[in-house]
Amino acid sequence: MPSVSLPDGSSRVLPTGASSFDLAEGIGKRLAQAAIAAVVNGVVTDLSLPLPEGADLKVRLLTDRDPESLLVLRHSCAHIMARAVVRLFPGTQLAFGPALETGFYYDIDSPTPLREEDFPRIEGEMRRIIGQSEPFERFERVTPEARALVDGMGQKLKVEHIDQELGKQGSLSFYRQGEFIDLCRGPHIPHAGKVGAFKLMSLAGAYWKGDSSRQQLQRLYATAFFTQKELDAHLRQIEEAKKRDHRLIGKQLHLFTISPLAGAGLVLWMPRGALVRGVLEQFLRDELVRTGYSPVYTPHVGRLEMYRTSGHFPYYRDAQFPPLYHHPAAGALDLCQYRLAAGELDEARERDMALFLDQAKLVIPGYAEATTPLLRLQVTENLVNELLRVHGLEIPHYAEAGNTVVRARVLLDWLEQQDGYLLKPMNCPHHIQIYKAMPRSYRDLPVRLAEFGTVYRFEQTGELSGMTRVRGFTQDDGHLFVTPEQVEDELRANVELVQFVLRTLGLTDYRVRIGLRAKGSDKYVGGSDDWDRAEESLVRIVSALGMTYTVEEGEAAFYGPKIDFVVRDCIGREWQLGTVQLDYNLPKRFDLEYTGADNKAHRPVMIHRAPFGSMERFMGILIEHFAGAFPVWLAPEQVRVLTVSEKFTEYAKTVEAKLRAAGVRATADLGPDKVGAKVRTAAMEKIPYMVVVGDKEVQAGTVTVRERGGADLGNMPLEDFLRRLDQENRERTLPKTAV
RNA sequence: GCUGCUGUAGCUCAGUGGUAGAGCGCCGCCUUGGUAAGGCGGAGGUCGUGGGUUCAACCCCCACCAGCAGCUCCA
Repeated sequence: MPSVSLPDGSSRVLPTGASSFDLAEGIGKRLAQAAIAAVVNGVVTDLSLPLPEGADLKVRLLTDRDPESLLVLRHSCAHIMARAVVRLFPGTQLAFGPALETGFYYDIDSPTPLREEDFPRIEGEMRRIIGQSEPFERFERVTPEARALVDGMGQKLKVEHIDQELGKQGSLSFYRQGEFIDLCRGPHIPHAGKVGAFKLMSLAGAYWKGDSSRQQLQRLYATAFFTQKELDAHLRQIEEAKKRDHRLIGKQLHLFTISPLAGAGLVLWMPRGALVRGVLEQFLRDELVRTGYSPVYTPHVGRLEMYRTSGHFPYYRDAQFPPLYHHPAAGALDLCQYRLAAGELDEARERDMALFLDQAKLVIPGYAEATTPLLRLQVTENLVNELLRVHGLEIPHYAEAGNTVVRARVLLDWLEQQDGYLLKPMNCPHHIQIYKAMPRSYRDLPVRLAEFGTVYRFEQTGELSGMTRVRGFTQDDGHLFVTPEQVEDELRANVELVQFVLRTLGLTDYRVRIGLRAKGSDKYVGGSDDWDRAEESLVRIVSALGMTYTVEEGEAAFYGPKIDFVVRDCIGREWQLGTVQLDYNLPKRFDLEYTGADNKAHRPVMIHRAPFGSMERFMGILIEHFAGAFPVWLAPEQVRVLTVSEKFTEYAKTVEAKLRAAGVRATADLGPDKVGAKVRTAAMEKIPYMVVVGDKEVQAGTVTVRERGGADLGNMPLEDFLRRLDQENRERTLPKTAV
């Protein structure tokens, strides 16, 4: 007989086999009707599930007011949607249909692909299903029977899933709703009638099991709530968020533009955006000088040789702009060399290679038809020979090379002599050269080099998005060269710097992610003692600073553990901004040294850090955060002077000149419009302050100040207003409410 | 890169197999008006690019480019 204790402290004993629903009914009819699911010993379960035998079960009944219920509802609604789709599109294969924070989706594979035009029909069918309020009935089958059941239903993806992953379990659960049966762990709402409101949102592609080499399915996104009112509020919120989208505001306020002619993913900062960025950069530069950084400058390109040494080339080459060579054949030979050096590949790696070669536009005659790994190497070598012949090139020792490995080596030797360049993918190798430019003693450490360094990465076309995902961006990059003993202090200082930056800008909705190495993986460089110590310090620092953080194994960079600041944007997406990373790899690769107190050579440790991350991405997030209404210290235009009529033009010009002389970014609107229109224009441009001048002001030699948002600060001498501006500037006052 | 959708004036968008429209913005004139739109007039478009079908294409078909939603990726 289950004995149950409830959240209010009371307890009850129920007959054997009683369910949470029985428990609810025992408490009250209304509760039983309102109940959605139950939390039994911390696990959300169906109301209808019999409570386990045992003493002191902790049970909490969930109603539509509990956040957990919404997930249950959405998961059930995913079933309802799948049922509707299967009815309308017979033969549809079902994959996964989980609940999300904002809704749910179901991945399907339909013989006739769905289109958005089909949404009304699907929604109509769903409404019919919900109207019938049929219960969700759970049942279990031992695995072989379960497999036979889904096989019999023709659900091939589910069969595959059982064979590959679920098969280990002894039995599997199903939910039946009328004619519709779906393999599912549950839990579910008691019956379909609980779905108060839903809406199909969008259609997208998604790979089966998230693997880009597998088939692509259709993903139907939708959302569901207990009431229409909540759904309406949700949709309204989406509309509001769209208005804050930095791509929209960036265009409206002339902050930045992206021109297809200049290049996709390459941000062009317009004067107003550039001004904001300049202020941000100065803000950080001041901070860096205060904390002992040395600003440096390095170029936008570097020799391939340097990136071969650092390992960035060719390791990340599918995400890089192509290398620059003088010799016309070098680009093609470089790709062939890359292919030859990779050797004989298994199927999965060969798929990646084929994709890469395709993207790099290298056509190797016969490659696609080659059936064995060896043949692929042979046709590649044929192409090399052809290239050498056409270009009349003789590479020393290539002809004599006895096998592919040697040929690849010889080709590489030649390529290394070709003086190729790469658009800078990272700033660190350049900074390392600065470190190496002179001998360093332990007394010089930490050496802290900082630069707003622009880097280029060839992101996939589908990834490009506004300022947040681009192909050229400027990192507020810094590299610290420290002794092992200094690591912890420097890490702490930099974590505090990121905190300071985010706090100053009012970005408080973020989490800290500590990325540690995956246990038992061999992809990491550096001694495990170093790693242990580094990982411990990261956790210690972060927890000592009282930040909310998550520790994620396997999220470390291959060269060291890291701390990322992940900020949430206005529509709930998360973006990695600031980062602090430890690196044992590059000091080794570049053979960095300093002379210790013992007069012996020691290897420094490197810390990479970027408080903003990328200026482009940070700006994008900031635009959304402030909805374009920047605080006074950042606003591209701080004050707009408005004349009541053109009679006051002269006075307005004097006011404007005085503001500018005081360092205020001000302009005057001297046009023929009425004040109302001028106010509206300035308001839409989100300018923090407007000052109105007319007869009254001219007489008294004052200005009348209006704050963004509409507050009237009244008439005052210009000096008073300047004092107010100066204070806001110095204190970096944030807007009271983000407009 | 993949799936689906989109591309018409500076911006937001309407439109039809028969030579292109609105609002806002811009320019000019009138008005000189006190806190979110005064009035009138005007200029402005190779309908994303390149092919094809057709007597005729902004519209139909194909390719490419770019954008949007999502997937995969992100040193």
